[in-house]
Amino acid sequence: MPHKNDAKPRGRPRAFDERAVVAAARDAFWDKGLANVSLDAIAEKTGVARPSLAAAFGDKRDLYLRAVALFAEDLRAAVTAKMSGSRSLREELTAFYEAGVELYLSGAHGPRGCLAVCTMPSEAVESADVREGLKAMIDAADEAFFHRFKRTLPERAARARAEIAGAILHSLALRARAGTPKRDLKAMIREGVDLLCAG
Amino acid sequence: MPHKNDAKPRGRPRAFDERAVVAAARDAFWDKGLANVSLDAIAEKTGVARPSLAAAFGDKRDLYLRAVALFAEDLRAAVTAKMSGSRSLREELTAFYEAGVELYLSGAHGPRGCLAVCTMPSEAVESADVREGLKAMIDAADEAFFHRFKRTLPERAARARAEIAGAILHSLALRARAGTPKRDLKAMIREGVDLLCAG
DNA sequence: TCATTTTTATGCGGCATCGCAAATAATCCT
DNA sequence: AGGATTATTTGCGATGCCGCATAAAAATGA
Repeated sequence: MPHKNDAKPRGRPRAFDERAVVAAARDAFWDKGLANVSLDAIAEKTGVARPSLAAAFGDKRDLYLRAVALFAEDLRAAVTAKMSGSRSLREELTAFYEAGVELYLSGAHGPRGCLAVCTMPSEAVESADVREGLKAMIDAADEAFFHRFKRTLPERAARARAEIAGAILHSLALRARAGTPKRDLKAMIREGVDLLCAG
Repeated sequence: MPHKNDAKPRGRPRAFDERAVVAAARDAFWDKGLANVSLDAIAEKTGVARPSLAAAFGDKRDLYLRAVALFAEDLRAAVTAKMSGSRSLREELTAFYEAGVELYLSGAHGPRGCLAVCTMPSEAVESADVREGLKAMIDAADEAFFHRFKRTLPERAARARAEIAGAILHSLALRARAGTPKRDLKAMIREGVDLLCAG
């Protein structure tokens, strides 16, 4: 890695782990959405006082966008792990969707779907930042699917399929959060993969 | 109609039109979601004092669910109008999706997607009422598609396709709210309909 | 006309939340 | 060791929001 930023911090060092705080915030936002989480709650949960949060991250929306960015990192890792192109399209799509469903059902307070799909839209009309972030998440997923489809399909067809593949992922997230049982989600994966791999 | 409820109201009559208030609330919730709308705002917008709202509708979540119910009514009307079975599957799916996209892009403060898909999920982990309402909306859409697919497909295949058709609708709602331009949404409709009508 | 019923109007009290400011603490640099 | 820099801690003030309680208003029924 080129010159990791281990320069000399000038003043008093951070007493908390930024990443851990963002992760805690992410979990809170994931369950409740931006508007239903208070900075007080995050402060209490992490043991970091509110003014410290504000100094480190800015206001609540900034912290939310950081949480989304962390989520996106992990998503990207899952994509490269599951859709590398080393197995068949059918196998890889199925594995990726199934990993997604596991994540969507994994909440401590019940199934929570996807952080982006399930909590960003409610803020997206009023906040341009959130709207653009949501668009970026959607495009990134499309792009990941496109990358995989491109291996066996011509460009145009691959792009078209990628959008439908993304649509299925969105719907799985939504349905998981709405309480659809795992069995039904798995069935939907089979149907979706069948359709995506046909033609 | 069987004995419309024009009984004798005993006390002072309502000074406001319930349906108009619910419609105004729906528009506010549609843009901002449940948590970002205050009863004060709805009160001011409609000219109805807060205590009157509370007396007529209960608390904010009750009013929100009423707004969702109104939205669902209109959706049902659109479904029966566009997917009656009088034209080809391809034509009817396209017409329905295109009407959906028009609605999703029609907000006064920018594209707003679907009230249910874009604002219910953020409340769905904490509130069982909202979660169940969301599930009901999703199931209703699936059921409508199933009804149409059943005309030309066997039961099992029709159910499978209906879920994918629903997924495409969900994704169109999401993408519209994220700022995807109409041209791209129309392209996605073509791709989706192609896939749904194949095989 | 008077009692009853229901809605409306006004206002109060409490709670949660956020932003800010001042004082204290920890570390680096000279 | 002492000054400079950045973080933390504590607390205050303002705002927004909700729920409730009370009094006034508008209708029905006898």
